[in-house]
Amino acid sequence: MKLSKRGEYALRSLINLGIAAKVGRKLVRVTELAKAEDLPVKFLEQVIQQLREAGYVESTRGKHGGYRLAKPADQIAIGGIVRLIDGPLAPIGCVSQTAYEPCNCPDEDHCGLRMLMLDVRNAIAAILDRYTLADVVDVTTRKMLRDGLPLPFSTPEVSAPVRTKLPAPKTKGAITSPTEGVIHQLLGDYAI
Amino acid sequence: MKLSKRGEYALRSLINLGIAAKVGRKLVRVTELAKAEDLPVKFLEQVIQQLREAGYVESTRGKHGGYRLAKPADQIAIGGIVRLIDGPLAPIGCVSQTAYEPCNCPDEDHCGLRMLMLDVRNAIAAILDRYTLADVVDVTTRKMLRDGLPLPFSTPEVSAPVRTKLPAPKTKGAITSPTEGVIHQLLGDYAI
DNA sequence: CCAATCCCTACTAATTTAATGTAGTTTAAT
DNA sequence: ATTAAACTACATTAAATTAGTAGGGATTGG
Repeated sequence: MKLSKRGEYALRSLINLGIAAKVGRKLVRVTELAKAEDLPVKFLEQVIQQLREAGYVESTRGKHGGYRLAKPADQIAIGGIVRLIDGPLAPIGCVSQTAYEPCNCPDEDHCGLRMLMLDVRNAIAAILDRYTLADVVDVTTRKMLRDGLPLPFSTPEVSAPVRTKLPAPKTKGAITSPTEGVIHQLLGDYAI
Repeated sequence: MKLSKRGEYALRSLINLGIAAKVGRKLVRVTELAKAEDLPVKFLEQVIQQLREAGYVESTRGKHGGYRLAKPADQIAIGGIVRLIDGPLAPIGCVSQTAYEPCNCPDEDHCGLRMLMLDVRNAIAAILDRYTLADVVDVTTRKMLRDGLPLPFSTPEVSAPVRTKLPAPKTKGAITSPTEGVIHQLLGDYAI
């Protein structure tokens, strides 16, 4: 049930790029992304390259180059990222919705393991396919601002500490109930 | 987010041992377990050995020996089996309840990835720690009986086709809501 | 030009996975 | 007691995956 380091690094970097976008930062260098989370630079380059090929990020080359999100963070579902890097969410191929593979059990329709793992798969997908990068970025920045911490990737020479706007309740249409998790609660609780 | 073959084989075998117990079968040989799901015998032996060391199954050695569950199926939580074979349920060490490990992120309290993965971890655990082997066995045998299929590991020479009793609604106390999954629905629906 | 930066390919060391192989030990049945 | 079926233990291995490292090449700004 594990997320690989590649997957972890990809998500951390995209979250940071999301924060950067929110803060008005145009481009972020790989070395900055690596430093922010203490990741091996050359390895991270590969991961981000993969994200670029998949259309999650765009790059500007040459001096003063760097990366940015290729689309708005609220159009990037977490599930897609995880699937790209780590493969299907399903614990077992015969319950995958995006990469089904038959298992070697004699009768899938009467396989208890399959039914159980289908539940697990759906529980995971209910979270990762519902939440977007914007949700995770929101929760992160909100918590940091509450605790008086500076947001990373701010460009102090460009503008004031950037009061990220925290606008009208962005409850994009009453979430149906992602099992009432931490993220869900924090997104709902504007007094945090 | 994957279940290893070891884990899969362990679960398949335990489910089969649960069916065997229900059907009145005293012992099941490894070769039978392997044949039932078409698994490599010698590899399965190792897996079952691990289950024995952990107290999930007991063995009788020698001629006419074999394996049986070491305790009632309703006292075996699926989560424990998965943890034994495949390690923590959590996708990332810093959200594991049973095997916490700090991650290398600069500040766990403000880590969006961590909050997200905590939700995922809890969603998985809500299923795997709530359901027992008995639940999975129940669902499996019920479906098979409904479709007129014979239960495996019946001992035809001992008794009649064994009408497994399907007793009083075994709703061991109104399940709180494991996300309304397949298993949950099938356990609730006695007309299946 | 030159330095910073992204881009690309290859390589590798360690670990995990999924077995297979060989050689026992134990026990029930004859 | 013998024997055969079954479990037990330990060693080995081949392939895949993981988590990097290394070394440039291409592109752009100054």
